[in-house]
Amino acid sequence: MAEYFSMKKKTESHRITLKDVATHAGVSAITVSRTIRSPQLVSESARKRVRRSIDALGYVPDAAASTLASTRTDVIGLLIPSLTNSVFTDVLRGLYDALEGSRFSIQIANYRYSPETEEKLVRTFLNQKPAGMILAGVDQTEACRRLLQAAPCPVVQIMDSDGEAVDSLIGLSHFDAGRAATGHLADQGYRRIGFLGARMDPRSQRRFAGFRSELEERGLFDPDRVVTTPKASSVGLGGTLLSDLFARAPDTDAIFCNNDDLAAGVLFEAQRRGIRVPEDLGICGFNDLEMSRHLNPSLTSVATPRYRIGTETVAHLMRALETPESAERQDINLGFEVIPRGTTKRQGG
Amino acid sequence: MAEYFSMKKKTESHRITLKDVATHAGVSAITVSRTIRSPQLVSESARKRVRRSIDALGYVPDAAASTLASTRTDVIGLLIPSLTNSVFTDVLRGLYDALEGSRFSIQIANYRYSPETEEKLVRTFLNQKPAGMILAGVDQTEACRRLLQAAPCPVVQIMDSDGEAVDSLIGLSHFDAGRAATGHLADQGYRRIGFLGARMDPRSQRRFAGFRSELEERGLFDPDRVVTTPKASSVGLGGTLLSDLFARAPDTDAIFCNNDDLAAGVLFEAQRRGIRVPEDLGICGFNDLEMSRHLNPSLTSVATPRYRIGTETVAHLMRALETPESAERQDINLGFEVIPRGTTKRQGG
DNA sequence: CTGTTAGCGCCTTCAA
DNA sequence: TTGAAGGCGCTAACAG
Repeated sequence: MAEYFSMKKKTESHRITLKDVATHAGVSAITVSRTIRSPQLVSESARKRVRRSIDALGYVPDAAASTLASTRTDVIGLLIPSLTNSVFTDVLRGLYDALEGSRFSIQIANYRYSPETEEKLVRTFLNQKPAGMILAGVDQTEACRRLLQAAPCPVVQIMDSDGEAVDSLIGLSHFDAGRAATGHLADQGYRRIGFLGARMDPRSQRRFAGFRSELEERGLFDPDRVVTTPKASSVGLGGTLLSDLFARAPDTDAIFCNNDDLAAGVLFEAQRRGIRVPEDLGICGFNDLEMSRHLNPSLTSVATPRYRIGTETVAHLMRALETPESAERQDINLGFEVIPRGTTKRQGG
Repeated sequence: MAEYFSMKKKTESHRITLKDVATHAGVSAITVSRTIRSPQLVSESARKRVRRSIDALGYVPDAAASTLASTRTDVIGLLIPSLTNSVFTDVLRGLYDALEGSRFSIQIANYRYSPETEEKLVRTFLNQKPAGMILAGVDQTEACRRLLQAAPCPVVQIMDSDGEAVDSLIGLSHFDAGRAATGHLADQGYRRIGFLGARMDPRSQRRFAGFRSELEERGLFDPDRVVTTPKASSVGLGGTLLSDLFARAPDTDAIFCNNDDLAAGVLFEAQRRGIRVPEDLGICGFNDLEMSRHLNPSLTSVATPRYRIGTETVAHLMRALETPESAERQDINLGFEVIPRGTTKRQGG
């Protein structure tokens, strides 16, 4: 790489180290280190001089050296199954917003819905001595769970609140959310309710389980009205799945969609077919994306606290990291809310 | 943090190091290091034995130690102005997909459209000795550009192809794209063409400049038909901006929207107002999101190579990193494509 | 409150 | 092709 460097101006002759600052401030290196890491252990006057020297010299600590010496990083590992899924980008925003200004940074790895890849990535991460780990859901492999169990750092599993966590769990009950959405459709008077699902990751499956459970209880469940695919969700796919569903069960009068993309696609396809929504077909999505309330008619959906999952996760990690004594396992259920809108007809309107 | 650790099973007693592997394989530590970093320098037999030992012991290199010793990381710094903007999430996917399986990882920082924050983050990153840096656009502060100029690693500026890069540039001409979209609207017969813009970051501004330039050339530019806001883009905002525009220039017959979210909002609001699209109002979006082709009518948009920007950026970095001699400045213009669809009327259709 | 001493695990340099 | 010596910059552990 030397050649590469030589192609650019090479400015730095000597990296400024702790020792440089120490000399400049007339103290020892460790005092400088302390005024950075634990200022309360350093006298007011020393602190001031050191701070001045740090500014004067433009000192910036070397993370690698610090990590090597302390067996600790400021990196939080984040394992997500997909970058495509907008659900995770909202969580990401929450995480980054909440981390803003702190010394921690996030390192993302994408395991593409493969538990084996996830396990491998956990191994890799743990070898970097992360400050914390964040994983999606509770459906890791057994080996993976054991690794995390033994990890010398807080571990948060997010998105779900059903299931058993390794350490802490922050999310919502997708089963309950599926029940609630389905119950809302039934309460609106729909009787031949279908389910459209793409990808069908563990959370989607729990939503479906909720759907099924609710309808079975009401004596309305009909497996012919369930269409799912392993393909990634998209608006276009919503239209396709609707066609599939109608081919099998043309009298379906309402649909619970796995997410809002699918639901929007269903709405658009229904419009094209001249099917009246919500009169002939009720639609309920999931996640309540920003777009959904602006569709015509506006889309009934289930609002999920994606952004808050991010911020709460950081808050929890911070607590665990700063005051270890409070670091207990925690299950935080952030809930959800069914938002009735135009795509589900109201009784007695 | 000791307390925290004690709450969990503490398994590892001794971290497996190069030396352990060396002993196991009957060679010296450096030989192990070499079979990992530059296997071609190690004899076949030694290599084999070392590899076996690595597997047997489950050795994983310590990144911090490696970085400290070599003054080099496997971390690529990525600075983006926003995590909300779906444009960047597509680029992200491209980056992560292309990086899959390589030793490099990405560290994201969000500067929230603040050049000062960006400069600070560049400083921080450069102190971590990144393997490479990726920034959005060419509108950094002067100080920031100087820092990057002197950086001992390849620097790629992405998204844009207008403007002067510090090192390499991978993107498209937003000015040309703005012109092309506007030209398309004019070619369809629209004459009172407006512009709706949210956020108005540098790239949006260049698209607007293209819009203006095209219309001025055709003698059609009317500043009253331009409505912009610093607010973040959203579907809902599209509707609001349309209302603002019609309040000022009710006879507007076509709109170039800064992006597809806005354009979708415009379409939905037009539907609510009973405005016929494309007969009374032509709409052209930007970015060609997946949803756009499924709207009714489908949305004319400008397809941008977001995913490819990600993959090409990685390809370029790899080249620069693996074969330094090829590490030349490069400007890669990935182009764009206007996709005419239902929201812009066709002549003689 | 401050300093000294010893590494952390790896890679660079030089020698064989 | 392989090895030995030394140090990257910082912090833990202990002393004072």
